[in-house]
Formats: sequence, C-alpha cells, structure tokens
Amino acid sequence: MPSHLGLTPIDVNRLRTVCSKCSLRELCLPAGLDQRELEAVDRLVNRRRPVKRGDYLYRAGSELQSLYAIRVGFIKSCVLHEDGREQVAGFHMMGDLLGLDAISSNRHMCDAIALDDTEVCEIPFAVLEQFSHDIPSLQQHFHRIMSREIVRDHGVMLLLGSMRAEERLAAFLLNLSQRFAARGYSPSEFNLRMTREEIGSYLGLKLETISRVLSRFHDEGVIEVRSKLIRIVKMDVLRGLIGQHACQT
Amino acid sequence: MPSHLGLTPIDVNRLRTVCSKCSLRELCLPAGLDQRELEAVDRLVNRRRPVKRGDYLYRAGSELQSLYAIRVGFIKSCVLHEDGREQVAGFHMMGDLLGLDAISSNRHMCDAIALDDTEVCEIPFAVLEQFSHDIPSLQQHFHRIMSREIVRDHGVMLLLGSMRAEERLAAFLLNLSQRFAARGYSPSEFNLRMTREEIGSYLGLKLETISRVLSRFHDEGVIEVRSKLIRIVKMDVLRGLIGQHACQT
DNA sequence: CGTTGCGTTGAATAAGGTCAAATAGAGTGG
DNA sequence: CCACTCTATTTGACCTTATTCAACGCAACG
Repeated sequence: MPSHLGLTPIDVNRLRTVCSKCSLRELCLPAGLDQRELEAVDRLVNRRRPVKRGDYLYRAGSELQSLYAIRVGFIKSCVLHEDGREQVAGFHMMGDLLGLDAISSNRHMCDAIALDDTEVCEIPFAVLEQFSHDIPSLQQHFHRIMSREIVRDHGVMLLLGSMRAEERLAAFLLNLSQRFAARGYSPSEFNLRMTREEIGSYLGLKLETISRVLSRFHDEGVIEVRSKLIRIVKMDVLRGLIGQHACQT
Repeated sequence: MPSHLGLTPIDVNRLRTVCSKCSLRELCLPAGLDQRELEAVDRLVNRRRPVKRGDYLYRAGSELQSLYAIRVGFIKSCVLHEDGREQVAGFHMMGDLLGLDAISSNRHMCDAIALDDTEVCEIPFAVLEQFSHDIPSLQQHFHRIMSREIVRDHGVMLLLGSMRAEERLAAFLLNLSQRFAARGYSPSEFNLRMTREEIGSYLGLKLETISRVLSRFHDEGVIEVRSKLIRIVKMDVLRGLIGQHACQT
C-alpha cells in the first residue's frame, strides 16, 4: 500500500477527494444537486481503490457489492462463455460507470481488468439504491446511465452485425476520439491502451486483421500509427469510411 | 381513460384486465407486493394497446412516453444507422419490457415493429419512476430488468463477435426454445414469427446463410423445418454445436 | 391465374481467418 | 547501460467461410 507512507497523516484529504470537488463530476452526477445532496453523495462514494495494470477490478461470478466509477485509467470488460470463449465487451475510461450488468443477478457477469494503472471510486450498490430513493434526480440519472449502456451495446451490435472490418475499425477509432475529446484530451492523437488482440476481440476480428487494416489506413495517409500511438490525420475520410460499403438491404 | 366507466360497466373489466390478475405477473412484477402496492401497479399501467402485425409500436426518434410490456404477440426492435443500415437488435415476446433504450435521451433509439398481432401494456415512464420511488421492490425490480437487458446484449455481442454461422443459429434456436419454455409453451416446437432475413439481420448473417444452415440442420436430423415451423429433434446435438469450433484464443 | 413476397439452392467470389516467419519493443536482470 | 527474453506486431501465402448473384419453387392473395 503506497498510500501509507509513514508518520505524517498528511494527504488523507487528497486521497479522499470528494465527489463534490471532483473534476469528473458532470460525467458521474446529475446537474443541479443542492448542497445537502452533494454531501450525501460524498458520503455515498466509499473510497478510492487503485487497480494495477493487469489486475482484476472484479471477476465474473463474484458478488455485486459496488459499482465503480473510473477516476483515472482504463479498464476492459470481458464476457465469458462456458466453452472458455471470451470477448471484450467494452473499453472504459474516466467517468465511466462499471458493474451495471451485475444488478440483474447480484453477480458480476463479466471480468473487469485494468489495462493501465487505474483508480476507481467504489459506490456500494445498496447504498446507491437507498440514496437514489431520497434524491430523485440521482435516480433519474442512474436510469439514464443504464439506458445509455443499452444504447451503447446496441451500437456495438450494429457494428458487429453489419459492418466490414474497415468500417468497424474506423468506427472504433472515431468512438475513442470522441470520448477522449469529451474528456478534454486531443481527439486526434491518443494512446491505445489495449493490444491489437483486444481490439480484435471487441470488434469481432482477428488481431492480424486489425494490424492489416491499421497498416492500410496508414498507407492511405488517414492515420499515423506508431505501435500504440495513434494520430488521426484525416478525420473526415475516416468518417466517410463508415457506411461506404453498406449492404443494400 | 377507459378506466372511468360510463353507463355500461360491461366488459371494461376484460379490457382493463389488471396486472394483479395477469398471468404474466411474475415476468413483469417483483414478487411479494402487498395489496396496496398491487393496486398502485394496477393504476400505473395505463391501458392495453393493440398493435397490428407490421405496425410500429414506436419509431426511432419519437419521444419517450411509455415503456411497453408485451401481453401477447411478437415484436422486433431495429437499431438504425445514419447510412440507412438497419439491424434487428432483438425479438421480444410476452412478458418482455420494451423501450428501455429511450430513457437515456428521452427519445426512442430504435424502431419497434410488431411481427404478429400484438397487445402491449402501456406504462407511462414518468409514473413508473414516481411509483418505483414509493415501492422499493418495484425500483429494484426495474433496475434488475434494465441490467438483464445489458446482460442479454452482451450475450448477443459474444454471439456476433465470436461465433460462426452454425453456432449462431443454434444459439438462436436454443434461446427461443428456452424463452418459449419459460412461458409455458413447448420448448421443442414453435413458430418463427420472423423471416429468414430478420433472423439474418439479428445474427449478422445473410438470409441465404440462414436458409442454408437451417437446411443443413434439417439434413442432419437435428431439427425439422417446415417454412416457419421449427421442431427441435435433437436438443442436445444443438447444444453441442455451440462452442464446437471455438477459437483457441 | 398471374403477381408478389418469401424461401431454397447452386456457382462464383471476396473477405477474413489461419498458419508461419520475421521484426520490433518493453521489461528484466546482470 | 547492455544483453536477453518475452510479448506484441507486422506481413505474406494460403484456405475457409460466408456473401453475392442468379435461378427457381412455393404459397398467399387479389
């Protein structure tokens, strides 16, 4: 535990940075909470929990205790099939809320693994249900977040079900770009935290295909790739790629 | 408001069959509601609404007014892409709750189209949020239902992302079988309400592929197909088909 | 009794997958 | 700091699978 470094009771305050002061507030919380409600939320969110790169935040099958909001870092969630097959169901970054799939059965239905050193805020689910009862706007917000997850999943289904490899990758890069932009980072230059294999798993393609398509984009001058570093050179071309080869159903 | 009955108190009762007496109750509602709560739920669910085969229950872009529970019939939901591409995101039958994807933005994000003459119960969403505030077990139930939808979508993503055609269709048939069984129908013999093209759209395959694979299953004696009527002859073989060709990732 | 929509089947084709080999990087221990 | 290892990535050649295109059958319906 690197946080307990000796005598000085110093940075407890910094460690226990509260939601009401968090820069990600507008990603996590509804707008228009009053002082009392903000304080309630501060009490709700238990503690920060660091997750080292490669470590599990939770495993499929484990009991639902808390939902997790990502503060910094990057997490993949993987759904599992009995036969050992596994697929990346999503890549999550700061401000994203994880664990929603566990509510139905009280057990996590997928693995959540840090792709990077990560810090999450732990939100005890029972307490969240309690609080969202007392704070209507929190309840609404929570419903919206769950619904947004459903919409997101539908988007992935559309991608997996009806796009060709090139389109999938273009959509993937544009999605990352947007999400980085929404968080104040460059929309055109970012580091992939995941391997080609993980991208492939997410997009329903093999890692070789990912590599090939990235190379092709590179050759066409649409993006620059240096291993994990991606720079989108022609955003509009990338956008144009989606829907190009639409099946004329 | 059909509940405020005028002169003839005739079949209002039949029309306005209440949740508390509905045979699908355990699919829609949490267990253990007391008398008062059941009455509240009866007030919550507005009215029955018939949707003829081929008609829209709602369209993408329309404002969220209500969620819909299917009483009888069959509905497909289709997600749309700007480029006109469209994909079936799910097939829904009695007891299923529709419209969850609209909560995030207050607008429906997909089309819902009846594949069969259908009757739905309309649940005004604003009232549902109100009631679920007053009835904790209803709130929990609603959360579980949303979460279950997320889990379901993850399952479809796994299917689309990592199964071959044969496996997809086997999984599809088994899923239908299970769901019919859960509703008291035969798990081994049922009518497909959707066309081959719709199945294909849902499974990320072309209609010809669906037809071919069905024929192959038929030739192998695993199922019997007479146009839309399916009889599963060897359930275990069908189960065994899934995971057979799993990629050794 | 033709029309229309749905389903089946075959042959050719293209898109990705598989296998294999070479290379590049990151992390580790001397 | 360098050599060494291990993993990730790239690339090529070949192969499998599903798509595409096209023809035909069948049933419902006016």
